[in-house]
Amino acid sequence: MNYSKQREMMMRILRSTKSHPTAQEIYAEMRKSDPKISLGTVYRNLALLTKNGSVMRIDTNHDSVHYDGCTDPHYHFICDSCGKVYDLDIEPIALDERVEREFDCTVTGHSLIFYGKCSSCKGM
Amino acid sequence: MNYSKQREMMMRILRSTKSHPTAQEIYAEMRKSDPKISLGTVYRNLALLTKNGSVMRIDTNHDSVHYDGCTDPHYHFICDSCGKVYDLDIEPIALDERVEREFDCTVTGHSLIFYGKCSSCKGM
DNA sequence: GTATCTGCAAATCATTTGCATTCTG
DNA sequence: CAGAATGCAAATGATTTGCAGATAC
Repeated sequence: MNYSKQREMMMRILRSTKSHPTAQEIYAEMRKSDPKISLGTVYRNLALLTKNGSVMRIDTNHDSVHYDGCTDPHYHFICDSCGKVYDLDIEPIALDERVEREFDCTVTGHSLIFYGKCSSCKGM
Repeated sequence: MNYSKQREMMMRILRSTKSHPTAQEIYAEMRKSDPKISLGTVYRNLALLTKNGSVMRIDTNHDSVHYDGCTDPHYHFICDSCGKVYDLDIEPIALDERVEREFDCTVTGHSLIFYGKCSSCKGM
């Protein structure tokens, strides 16, 4: 994988926020600095960075895919009302090896997402 | 919610398989009995049934959304190679209340998905 | 009879892809 | 120079939606 200015900008954006942006949001953000950026580039790089583990992909029950620049194992809470994705501070659960043994498979990781209403949306 | 023949057929199909079909697969299956079924109806009913809790929606890192007719709390393993969705036999983890407390939110449920290679795809 | 469904077809919208060009090593 | 990466625009494909007719209660 070669260096590219666009990819560097993407990583900078992803690492500097906790907002778990979608591809389109990253695209919009990048355009502020460089209006020439193309959506295709954003998607291609997100795929590359996800594959090589630099970025975490978050599939939700709601809208489109979100991305997280922090790849330390951690979990998310997604608000069913506003759709925001929040980080949770919970120790990783240690079940991967057990699944491997009991299910006779190879486990490379897992995703744990909690759903409900965030503190802002709780009342409504 | 009124009765409908189409919706009943959908539930019958979903309850009778462990294959976690996609909307398109359900559609194909329904067409075998009734070639008049429309995709719109399938999607509309999946949305309804998911909302009222008769069906579980499974968002994966891979292709389109899968559906599970079994709504007893349980978890899934998804093979990164073949994309199949498997049921796991693991006791539900009890973290919802803790998340509510520590994150000041309402938790209605969570989703836990393991990724890796299933026994058939392991060798490759 | 009214609200709820359905089939059909067109519309939406996120994501992917082909291609000619530009950049990196 | 060769392989990678980009911008642009067109294509894809899952999902949604508007509408007029059919069904459930």
